Amino acid sequence: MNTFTKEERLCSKKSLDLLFSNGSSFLLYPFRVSYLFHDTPAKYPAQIVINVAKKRYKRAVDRNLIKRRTREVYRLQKCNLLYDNLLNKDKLLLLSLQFVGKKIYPYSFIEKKMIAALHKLTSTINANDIETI
RNA sequence: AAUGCAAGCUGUUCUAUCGUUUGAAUUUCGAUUCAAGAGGAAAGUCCGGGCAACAUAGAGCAAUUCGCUUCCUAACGGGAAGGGGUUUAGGGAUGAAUACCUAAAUUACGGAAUAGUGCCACAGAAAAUAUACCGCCACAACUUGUUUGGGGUAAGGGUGAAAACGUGAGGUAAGCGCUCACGAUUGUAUAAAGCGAUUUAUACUUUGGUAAACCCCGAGUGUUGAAAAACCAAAUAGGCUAACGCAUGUAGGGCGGCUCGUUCGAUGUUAGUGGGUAGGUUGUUUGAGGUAAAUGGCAACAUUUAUCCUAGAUUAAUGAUAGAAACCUUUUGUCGUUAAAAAACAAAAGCGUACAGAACCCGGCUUAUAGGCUUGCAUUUUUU
RNA sequence: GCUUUUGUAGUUCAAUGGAUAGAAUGUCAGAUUCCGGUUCUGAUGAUGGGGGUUCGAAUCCCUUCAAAAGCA
Repeated sequence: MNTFTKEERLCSKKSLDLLFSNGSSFLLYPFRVSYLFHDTPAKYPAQIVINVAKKRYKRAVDRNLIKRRTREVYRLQKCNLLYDNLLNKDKLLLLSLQFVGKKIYPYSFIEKKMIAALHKLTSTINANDIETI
């Protein structure tokens, strides 16, 4: 259930280019969320990439810490909030989380913000579906 | 004993749940189980190598790096031992200056007697060919004096970071290494000691600084870095090879920047071969490896024997949560004491436990580092 | 991972090894004005940090910190 394997990560260079050139995005501090639907269905309904910029965090230790915390929060929350909404669609969601904060936040803060971000993502997706229908 | 500084060593532990990378085993191919999974600096990228591709036809110039000696090392701008210099402190000599002895710190330390050039602000007469400001000295002149003139003179003055080697004596019109004694400094020759840098003695000889200014001498340096490189790989552009033709080694290109020299060499037709990119595999973790002992060496280090195999990711694993322990800091209480303090014990609080994350691999250097331990130095207090 | 460049007043730039580090602009104070602006006068304020070479360092050398750019 609470897995985070290689199939759930976004590794392909092509799909990354596609996501950053065509995908839509919104900002919910400290995350900048970009997403795009892709037609090739896979084992998991979403692929994610977590991005912490070298310009904002100079030390590799800080970058690793932020990435690990966000990854852990995503791993624990994605089933309840994200996957249930995507199960009835035969599409792959490409997702990118860019961390745009300035300092090192504790785990609880990141957890709260991640839940809010996922809620906003699902609501925007559903709204778009209604519009297209 | 406390505090501070410097150097070296070390670099918190356990349990539960969920998760991750690699390997092995099982498998109903869904997965399950087991094992392993960051450092002393992994950092900075400051040096040196291995490895790989390209280039290999060289010579000269240019550019650039290093620079006491011997040794260690695969190599180094690294390290060890030594020599010289500089600074500081102390010591006992001397008329004084210097030198001498001892200890500590420090040193990018080839060459200014192997050539040449540049620079030395301000101040000062003068900053390197001493154009003599004051002063000193004799000579000449007449206006006979606080005079003028052309000379000699670097002992004294003041300036400066630095003033033509320092101190004393002789000598001199006055002076001057002009001469002498002692001493500093530069090189050469001889002798002795040392592998050598160099040291000591004697003779002769030199006397501003600056080469982290240009430069000279000696020794070196090919370029690019795993985003190197090899292989696998469906469709499509294009490429390569051979033959013929054009041209006759021409335009132009390669050989690090230039010159010489050397080498390739335009467009077309036919035939053959073959695969840029997405992605994957190798490179890639057994190595100038670690640990222990013995031997050699003042030491850096080397040799031998035994033993061990210990991360391998690639949008990038090694984590998150909860609990407990250890240590640290603060507060409170008990004990202790004449009184306080220290020590000890107990309790509570603290998102207190550093610096920091492998990315092809090694050897160094540099920098960062809570707490603990060891050593050295400095300060303060107490006792003798 | 690799390569390279740059650090000077609050800001934009100068300065041949010679130091009182300069200019514009900004800020503050004063004058002018009924008030403000303009103008004039004066003040303010800097060589990223540490060490070395030198008589003397913003400049030369070493080291470190920060910022920026490039390589698919």
